[in-house]
Amino acid sequence: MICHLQKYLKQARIPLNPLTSRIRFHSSSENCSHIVSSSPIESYCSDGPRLDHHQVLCVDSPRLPDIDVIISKVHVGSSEDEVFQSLKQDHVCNAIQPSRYLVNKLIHRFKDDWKSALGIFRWAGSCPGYEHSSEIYEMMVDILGKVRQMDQMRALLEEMSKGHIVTLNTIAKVMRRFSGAGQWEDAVRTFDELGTFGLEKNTETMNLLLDTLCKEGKVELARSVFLELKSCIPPNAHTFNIFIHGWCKINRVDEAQWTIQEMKGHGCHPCVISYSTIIQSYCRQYNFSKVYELLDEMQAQGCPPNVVTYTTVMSYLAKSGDFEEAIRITEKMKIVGSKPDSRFFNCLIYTLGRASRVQEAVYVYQVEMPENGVAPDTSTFNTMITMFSHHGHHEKAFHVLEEMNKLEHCKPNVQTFHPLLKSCFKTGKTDECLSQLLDDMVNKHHLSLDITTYTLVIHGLCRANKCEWAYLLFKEMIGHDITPRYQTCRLILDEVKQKHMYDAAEKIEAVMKKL
DNA sequence: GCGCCCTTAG
Repeated sequence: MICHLQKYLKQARIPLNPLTSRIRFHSSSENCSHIVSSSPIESYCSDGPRLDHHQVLCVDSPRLPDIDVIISKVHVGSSEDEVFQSLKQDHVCNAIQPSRYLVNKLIHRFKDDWKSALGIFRWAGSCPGYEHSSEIYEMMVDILGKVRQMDQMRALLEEMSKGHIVTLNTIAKVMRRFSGAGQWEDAVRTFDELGTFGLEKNTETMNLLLDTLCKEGKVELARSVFLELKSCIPPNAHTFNIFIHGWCKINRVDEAQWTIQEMKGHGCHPCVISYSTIIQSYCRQYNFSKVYELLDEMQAQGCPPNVVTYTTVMSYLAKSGDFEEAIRITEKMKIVGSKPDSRFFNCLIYTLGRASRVQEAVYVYQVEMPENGVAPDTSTFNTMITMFSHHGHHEKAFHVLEEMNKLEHCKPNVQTFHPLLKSCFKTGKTDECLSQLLDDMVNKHHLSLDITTYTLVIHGLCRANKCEWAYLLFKEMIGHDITPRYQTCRLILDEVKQKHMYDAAEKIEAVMKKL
């Protein structure tokens, strides 16, 4: 295996992405799924040898890309300073001159592991001849904000301010993260301090602040901020649409309707976005008579619905179970001459599938989409796969996956595989077919198995009387710090007891105690 | 149901 690897390196001059990422995944909190038990046997011997590869790669391979050299020095669970020190004190890393491209890729790679990201960020920042761009600072600000490291985030903003590289985008990220963390005063303060960052308090930045507050449901706070600002900063249609969305989000459609009047009072015209937002709100209440009323009003106001409006209505009609009415939306669309897009088609395919009109769904996919110049996306394929699986056309579902694999731009995600995994269990193909799918997920598409996938597969295997394999996956799941559901533990516990696997039973019970 | 992406809407 090792020899083969070196040969590969020398001959192909191709970075060892699949392998190195697997190695990385082994110790990463972000994605640790390389030892997925495609088969029980494989799982037993998955650890030791790979670490040897690791060493071989780092020591013997001069062509190992810089990014992988650095990744190999970053150990999960270390503090940002430990990461920083391990990079700083490593002579191989120190020979690397970081570029913004490299740092960008690294930070992106560790976007779910803020300590590693920050350690790398600090290391790169300390390298002579290198300076972080605003964009990289902003990524780091976002990463820190996401994990609520608000003081660290604030410190970065301060650094940026000193370097005069704060942009509107930085402010947007900082305000959104403050709002998201419930620190609304800090979001407002960031706006107040715009001048110190060399930026202006104007309609655009005010809208940004109002939007961050409204998106977090703090519409009333946004209102009071607005009332204070509006004498100096003129609102635009945008401003009111933000409020309409805010009110709708917290289910206060009356206030949203009232905002329409208010915007007219300010000489701003309600637009298709204003109405579509309110329509969605009525959709959520399944109040379709109001929806139709508003659709008519839009026409009357010279503001006809567009593809977004229609897709919204269609999707909620389908959700309400009224598939026929949902499909009829297509005709309304055709009459108005609104141009369909991929999200519209995905919704239509889904609806036709739910209405058991599979042939028509296939027709939309095969004929109407190409005719309208709309390319399928991951969601289209996922919808087709779900539909075929649901209607028992399992081989067709797998065929769609193959079609998808041929396309470069359209990669499968975890959702793509769920119906296919279910198909395996339904058709009893719980051997090669299932292991192949899991192997493809992890090793071909570098997807990490999430709680849903583990649950689905473990339950399926238990029902298929394959609890040894299920138990391997169960252990793997625990190893990846994914907490199993109570039901999953219960099910697998009963199964292993029946098979007299008392060791396993004990371990499962230990896990359950911690739930 | 939740988190992700993005953030004037699906």
